[in-house]
Amino acid sequence: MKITDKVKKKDLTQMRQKQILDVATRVFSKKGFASTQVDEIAGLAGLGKGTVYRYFKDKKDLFLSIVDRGIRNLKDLVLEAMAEEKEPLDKIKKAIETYLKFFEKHSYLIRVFIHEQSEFQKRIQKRYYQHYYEHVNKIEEVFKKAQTLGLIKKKIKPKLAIAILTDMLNSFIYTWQLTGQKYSLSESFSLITEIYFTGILEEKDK
Amino acid sequence: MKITDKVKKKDLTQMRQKQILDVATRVFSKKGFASTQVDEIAGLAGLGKGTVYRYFKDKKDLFLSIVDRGIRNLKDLVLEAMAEEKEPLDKIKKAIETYLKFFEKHSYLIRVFIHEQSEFQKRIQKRYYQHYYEHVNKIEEVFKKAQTLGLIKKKIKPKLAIAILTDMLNSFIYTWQLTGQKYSLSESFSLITEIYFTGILEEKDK
Amino acid sequence: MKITDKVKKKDLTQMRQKQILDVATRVFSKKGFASTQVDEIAGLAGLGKGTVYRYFKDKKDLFLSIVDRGIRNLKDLVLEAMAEEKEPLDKIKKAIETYLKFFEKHSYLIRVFIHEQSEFQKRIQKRYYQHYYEHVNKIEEVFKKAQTLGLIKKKIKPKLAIAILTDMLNSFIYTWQLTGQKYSLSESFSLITEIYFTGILEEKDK
Amino acid sequence: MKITDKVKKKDLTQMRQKQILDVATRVFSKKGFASTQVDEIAGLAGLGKGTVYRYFKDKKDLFLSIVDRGIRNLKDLVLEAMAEEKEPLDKIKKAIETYLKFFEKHSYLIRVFIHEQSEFQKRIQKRYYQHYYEHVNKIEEVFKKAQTLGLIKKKIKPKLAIAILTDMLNSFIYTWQLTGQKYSLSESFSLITEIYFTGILEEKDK
DNA sequence: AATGAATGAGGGTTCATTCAT
DNA sequence: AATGAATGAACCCTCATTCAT
Repeated sequence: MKITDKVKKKDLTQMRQKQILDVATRVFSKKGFASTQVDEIAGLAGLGKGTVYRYFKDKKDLFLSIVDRGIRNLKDLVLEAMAEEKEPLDKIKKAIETYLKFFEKHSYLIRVFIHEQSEFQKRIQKRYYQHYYEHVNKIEEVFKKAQTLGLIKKKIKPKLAIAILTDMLNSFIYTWQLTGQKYSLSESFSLITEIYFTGILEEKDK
Repeated sequence: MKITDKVKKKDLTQMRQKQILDVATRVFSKKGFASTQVDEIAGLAGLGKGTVYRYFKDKKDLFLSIVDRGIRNLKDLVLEAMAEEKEPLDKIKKAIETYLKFFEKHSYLIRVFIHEQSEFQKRIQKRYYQHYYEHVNKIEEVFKKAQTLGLIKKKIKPKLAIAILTDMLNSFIYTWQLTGQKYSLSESFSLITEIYFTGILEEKDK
Repeated sequence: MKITDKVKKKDLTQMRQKQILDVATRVFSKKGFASTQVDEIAGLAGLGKGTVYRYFKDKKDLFLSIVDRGIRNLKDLVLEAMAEEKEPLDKIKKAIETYLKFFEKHSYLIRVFIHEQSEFQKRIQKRYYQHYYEHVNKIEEVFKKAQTLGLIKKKIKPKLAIAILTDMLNSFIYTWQLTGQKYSLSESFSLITEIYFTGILEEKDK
Repeated sequence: MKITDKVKKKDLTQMRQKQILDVATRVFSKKGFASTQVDEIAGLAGLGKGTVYRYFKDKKDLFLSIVDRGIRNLKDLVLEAMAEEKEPLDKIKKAIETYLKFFEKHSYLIRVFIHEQSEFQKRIQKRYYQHYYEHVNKIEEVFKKAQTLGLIKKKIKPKLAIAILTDMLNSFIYTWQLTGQKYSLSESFSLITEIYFTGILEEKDK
């Protein structure tokens, strides 16, 4: 086998995996883990059922791969975006913006993250909460720095405040996605940010 | 059949239904609808599988009955609690407090509410969103009154602000429940309220 | 316990059994054995399910009791009717007439007889074909006598001719009952008799 | 997929369907619809339970497919056989012969036809009585022609006479099958025909 | 490498039968 | 004697997974 063949083979493998993951993300987020059939994923991907099993050990593996890929993407985007800014508060704003934009684009992913926690609690917590909070940790650092600089109320515990922020965002995206735009997206985003910031900022910054 | 027998029969039915609903709530919230087995519910309730089907038409009926009961309880408690207070802001605080206490006691319920939206979107939205927002509508009224009295920023749209509040609370409870009390409940409650209120109140009230 | 009590008790038992058998006949003939639920029989009889089991060992016993009762009634009626006539051919005609009238009145019974033969082949053949053919045997005798008297073609085997007659009648009643009077009852009866008799009688009797 | 593959696939499908239908016909006629287990059919066909469901939507579909196939076969055979003869009476005799031969070969089918009328009354009557009487209509035409030619008594209504003929045949086959050949088939055939014909033919043809 | 036919464990649901009241 | 609540065996059907082609 020539080297170019190996490369081609590797390309094919990656291409197939992406092809399957893309479809699977859509289906899993629409139906949840248990109600999703491998058949449907294969069909929508234009592949045979057996082929899916060539690229993923089983249904669980496929599901967890989606979570994995999502978390990695999200983390990378948020960290990159924060690196672009200098000021702590700007970094936080940018993080929020990026976070929201990510899910605006991949809105179905929020349901995969939220849906099946219980089913895979043990397994997901290893992947999800460890990796997920990689970028959250970075935000925490920034938050602390902002407190040191006197920009944010000192009595607020960073971990908690960020957990609440994340939860607000998650739940907002989830509900928004779920209810089919009960309230407008952009309008709500600014309101959330305003509520959050007007609340956490010291009086002098207002 | 004597009257006392009828009463007894009614009692038994209610008792059995409660017995089953209690167990089912626990199991459904742990595993989600599709992954829950009726067998397990029956077993944990100390009953035979067939008995569950005496009291609930099928698995779906059982699930929706849980949602129903939960929503009714929640609505009643929140409305009663709000009625106890005179001042609008106190009413809102009381509503938040009651809402949180309800889920502190029935924490698993939040997962039933959130979990299976997609599976039952049509059906649940009739029950859930209609009844659920019965008390939310009441809060909205209070919110508007508070705006008229100059207690809350006028530029904030009540519907949206309350949706965000509800989402914050839901997601907070959900995450709190999910992660196994990563952060303390009572501590977070006051923080949420503080963030929310400090943000929405006019300067003069601070 | 006084004797009158014993009598009363026996009466009650018989009354209950008749009450149940009457309903059961209707339901079994409408739905067949396997698709009939004991619950429905009990309900329609205005009794509790458990009561049915006090009077019949199980579902099978109930079903076979219907067959039993039907066969006994039929046999008695046919034999009595034949006894009323003197001439062999009149006896046969009377038998046919009685047979048809019986099922005209208890049309549903034919389905019970025909329906579940396979299910109970072994058991029913003992009851059904033994007892059923008790009156058939009587007809056979008459048939032979008619042959001896030169009234019926001698080359026809009595057993076979009667089997065919019985089958014609059974099938006619069954189909008539099943299709809901596709063709008129009385009209067809006379035609059957005519075809059958015109066929079996010697030329000189025509 | 190559064309030969498509052909193979089609062959396999047809082969499997036949394989299952053959077994199912036997089992359904022995036990009736409700008492038949899909498991048993699968087992006797040397297939897994799931495979049966690949080829038939459900138990009902399988059952009705049997009825369908049977009716189509019977109709085709009878019509072909009648076409071979010129004279009306010969056509009728041929139809009777073919009808009997068909059920001699597929004797169990008669029970499937007769058994579950109640269960599927609506559905079967559409398939059964519409298609079934397709060839019966043809016989009716022939019957009328024979009357015009003076071969059959004019006072007999064709529809009724044929219904009775069909019933005689059905019931004869059914009973013959049921009782395990209590009387010989071929012998009875000629007797039936003789009885039927000697009865319906005008004197001059005797 | 790709396929999809075949499989059977698994789970929802029914209903004959039992038994405490 | 009568009841009907409780039960669990039985049976239909689905779908993740395997494997021969």
